[in-house]
Amino acid sequence: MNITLTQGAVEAFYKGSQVNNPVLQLLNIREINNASGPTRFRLMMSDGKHSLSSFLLATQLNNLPEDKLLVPHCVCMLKRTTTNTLSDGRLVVVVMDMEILKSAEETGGRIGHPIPYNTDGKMVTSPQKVSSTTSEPASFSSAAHPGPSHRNNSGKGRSFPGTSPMKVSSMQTSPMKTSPMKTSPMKTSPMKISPMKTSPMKGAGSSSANVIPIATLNPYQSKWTVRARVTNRSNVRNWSNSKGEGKLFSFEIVDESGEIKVTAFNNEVDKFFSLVEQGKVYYISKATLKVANKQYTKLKNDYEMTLNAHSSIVPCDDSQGIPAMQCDFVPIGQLENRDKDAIIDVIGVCKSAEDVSRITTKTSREVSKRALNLIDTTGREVTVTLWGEEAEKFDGSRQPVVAIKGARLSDFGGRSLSALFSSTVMVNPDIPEAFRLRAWYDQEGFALDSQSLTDSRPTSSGLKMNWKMLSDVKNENMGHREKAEYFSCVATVLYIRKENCLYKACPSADCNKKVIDQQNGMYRCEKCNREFPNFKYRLLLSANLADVGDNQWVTCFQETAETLLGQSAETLGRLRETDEAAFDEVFQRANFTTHIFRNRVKMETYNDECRIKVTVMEVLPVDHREYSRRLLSNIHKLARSAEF
DNA sequence: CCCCCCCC
Repeated sequence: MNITLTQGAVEAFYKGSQVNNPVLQLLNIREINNASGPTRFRLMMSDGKHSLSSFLLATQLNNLPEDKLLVPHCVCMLKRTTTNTLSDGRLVVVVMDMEILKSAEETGGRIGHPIPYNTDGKMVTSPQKVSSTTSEPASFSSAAHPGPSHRNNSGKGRSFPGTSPMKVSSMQTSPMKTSPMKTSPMKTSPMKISPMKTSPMKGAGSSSANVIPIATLNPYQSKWTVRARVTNRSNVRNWSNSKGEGKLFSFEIVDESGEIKVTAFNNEVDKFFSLVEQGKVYYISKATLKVANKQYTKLKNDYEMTLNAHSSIVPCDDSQGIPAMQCDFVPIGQLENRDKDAIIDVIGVCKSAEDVSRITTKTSREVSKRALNLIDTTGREVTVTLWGEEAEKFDGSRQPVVAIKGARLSDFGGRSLSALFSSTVMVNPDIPEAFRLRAWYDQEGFALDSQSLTDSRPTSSGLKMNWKMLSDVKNENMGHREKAEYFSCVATVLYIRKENCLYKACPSADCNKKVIDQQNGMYRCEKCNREFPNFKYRLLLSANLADVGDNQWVTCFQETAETLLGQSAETLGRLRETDEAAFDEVFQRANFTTHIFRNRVKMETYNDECRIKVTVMEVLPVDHREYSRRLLSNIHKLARSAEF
């Protein structure tokens, strides 16, 4: 059987066109190892004329290479593909379904003389070692390699030097970028610092002689050079205070031994800002070392660096041995099991984004903000807020994959995230997680009826849900502040006091004042200073609510009480007068019913004793899905805090 | 020499 490759398919793929069942030859296949998550395979395919290594095999097809069916030189038909173009123009073709038409043995070698498509000079954006693609199959991005972890030794972190963070939008990498990473796992303990691999360097002058590990830097030596990767560069910021004014920017650098913060002021800003790019490796020497103020940094280093007039920063082409940025992404569905204020890494598809807006902070500063809704394969969404320039520049119109390193988890609206100054926001990063998310979202995620961890829906009363367990109310000392606080809970009615639950109130529309029975058929309202021949019944219930952790006395006024009892105050008033058994039954029926309660908590003084008063503002039917979710989340929380 | 992490 003769097989003809679909000539022009590579070019068509590259241009984003639909190609129906193209027949292509596999030239090379590489395993992309993930410390966590399934292995991915990246393919270099040929149509006989061109080759392209932007193909990524969907994980459901992993058995093909694993069973040695999909091996170089076999010929296959791509039956279903998804083409994604990253924001920087790079292309990923995810192969969702394929059929192997001819085995490698049958084919007997390479068909035609395919040349790598991206050596045509058309689309190569980065000059980095692209020449290696002419004879050898392209190496895959370093994201393909399990990176060492400098944050922890759990092996869960993943590294990717070649990301495209918003902060450095100019930094583009080609899909053929080659940056082999063969690093040993990070030794975070200072006792285990391995000697730096000072491999031969290019164009860096004489500085290599004294390359030392970051972890050995101290203020008492002057001639040193470190070779390190920039992991988090800030923008230029101006300051003005009593001591003067100026501008500065800072960045963090990491090598195999550790990390340190570097700050540049004024002249050094002009000198180095445009040179220092996120993710790149540099030789840095002769900066001033000073003791780090731990109050302001989470970096594991006792010192920090200030660039001075004698400092030098020289780009280093060779990043061997230098760990890349680490991310340990927390699935969105697991965020509610993490503690408030935790600093976490997150990745998701930006399903929707607010327009940018300006807000004024408590300190009267104006700042831009923009909230994004991220969704991941857990099918859960979370709102993350970007600030300042990041908020202004963000473009969510094409639902990009957004990864944030070092976002802070807040409990606002349940669970939400905020980017910090120390966060790195990356749009469409070149990492397997991003490809996986892209494919998942385009195939199924977009259609998902997903639920957000962040409750932004204002309720009927314009207040937001602030989910708590009843035990939280006490543990968090709610209600002890000046302002009333609000929370929502799912709870079951244990008991409702029948005594004094109804009172006779002024019949005027806007007056609910208790009236005085004149015992002559007239009822006097002190507030209206009038007597009426009639009155209306009003409810004021004391109820005891319970959830799995605690119970709480609450007060329900008219509307909430009617909802809880399922009867109007008028009906209840009549029943109490006419049919006590029926009246009692209303209360019996309300017992052990479960609802969502939206409550207000406020401190009140009663007989010189301070206690909190919980007033029910709204009683809503339980969404059981929501309830089990919250319950499960609380169980996780309890489990985490438990000591055994 | 900065050190801000915000808003609902």
